[in-house]
Amino acid sequence: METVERLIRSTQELLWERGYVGTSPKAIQRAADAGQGSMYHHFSGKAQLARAAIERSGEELREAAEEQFASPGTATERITHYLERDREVLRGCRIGRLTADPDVMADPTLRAPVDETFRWLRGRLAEVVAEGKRTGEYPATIDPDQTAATIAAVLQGGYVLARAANSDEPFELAVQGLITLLQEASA
Amino acid sequence: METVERLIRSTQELLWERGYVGTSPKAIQRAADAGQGSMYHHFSGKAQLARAAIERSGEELREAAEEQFASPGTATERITHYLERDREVLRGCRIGRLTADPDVMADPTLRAPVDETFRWLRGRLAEVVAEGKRTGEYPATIDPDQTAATIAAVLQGGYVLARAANSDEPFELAVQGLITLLQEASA
DNA sequence: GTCTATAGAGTGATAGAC
DNA sequence: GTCTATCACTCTATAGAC
Repeated sequence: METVERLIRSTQELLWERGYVGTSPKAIQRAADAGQGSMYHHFSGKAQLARAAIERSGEELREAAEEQFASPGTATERITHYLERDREVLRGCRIGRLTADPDVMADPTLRAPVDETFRWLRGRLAEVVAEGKRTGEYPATIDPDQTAATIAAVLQGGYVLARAANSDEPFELAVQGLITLLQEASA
Repeated sequence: METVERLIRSTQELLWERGYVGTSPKAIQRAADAGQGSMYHHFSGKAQLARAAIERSGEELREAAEEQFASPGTATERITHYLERDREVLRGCRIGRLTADPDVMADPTLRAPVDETFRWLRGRLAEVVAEGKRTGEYPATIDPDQTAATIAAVLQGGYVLARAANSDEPFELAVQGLITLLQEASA
């Protein structure tokens, strides 16, 4: 693998695990097996490399999610599929994690890909919910934008509860609780 | 205010804003208007001071939540009250934020108060939901532990979405979406 | 493209005077 | 209890040789 690629992937991993503030250029170089000069030759510094890594992680998140959204089935089935997909729960969300990082939130070029990723996710979920309304799965009282935000929030919050408990259990509980509520709404 | 108290409160603020990794003893001393020697006289170091600050924040969270849970009204009313309480959405949750901090999660004495706080919160919410089942507000299909986790997750995830968007809106959407689902379940 | 040397600032703590 | 001095280390680069 080329150096640039190794640098980006190592940065993705470190941002996931330790966040932006907790990730040093030196740690990235070690993980990517690249020298100091090499890293600064390809990137202007930590921020630009982080930006590339965050954008990459955002793309990967969208691809993985779209796989469930575009699959056949009713709206509830596709949402349930998405919610129940295999996840590394205790590692949390690579993108959501960054919202806790003050330096990421303070830098518009770093926050932008985070913002775009969740905007896309909520929009896509809203489309699926809207389809469910058209097919009569969900009653008129269900608002697609609200429900989409609720679904995305349960996942992000589920990660938080799981990490606090050092167990997948609260995540699974939260997801199943949401699925039940969605079923009750469509019943 | 005494020095110890100023140190704890300043640490609470800094942990909320910058997390554990992003908070230095020096920054705490500056915020608390305390000297180096003073801080190390009262606390063994950053970790012990953080522990005191996290425990304090956990107590405050429980007190604030209990105010809504113990108020009169139906289960749905009390849950709605809790969800719609005034919050500093863009600052996020003081406790939930710490789950993104690898050094907090790795240290059992720092993770413990985070764990306990969310365990209490989910347990208390589950009690309210269980009451709602007894009074016939919720059908038998609703599981208190699952629903409690879902409610806590929507708040924690709502903060994440709000910070990503740099706007309260996604938080409000997620909360209203959950309230609608709870109403549909009880209808 | 990659290497090593250097640098100024900050980190987290200890020591001992007052 | 609080102060200043000091320390070994890390952080995030920059400079210039190869």
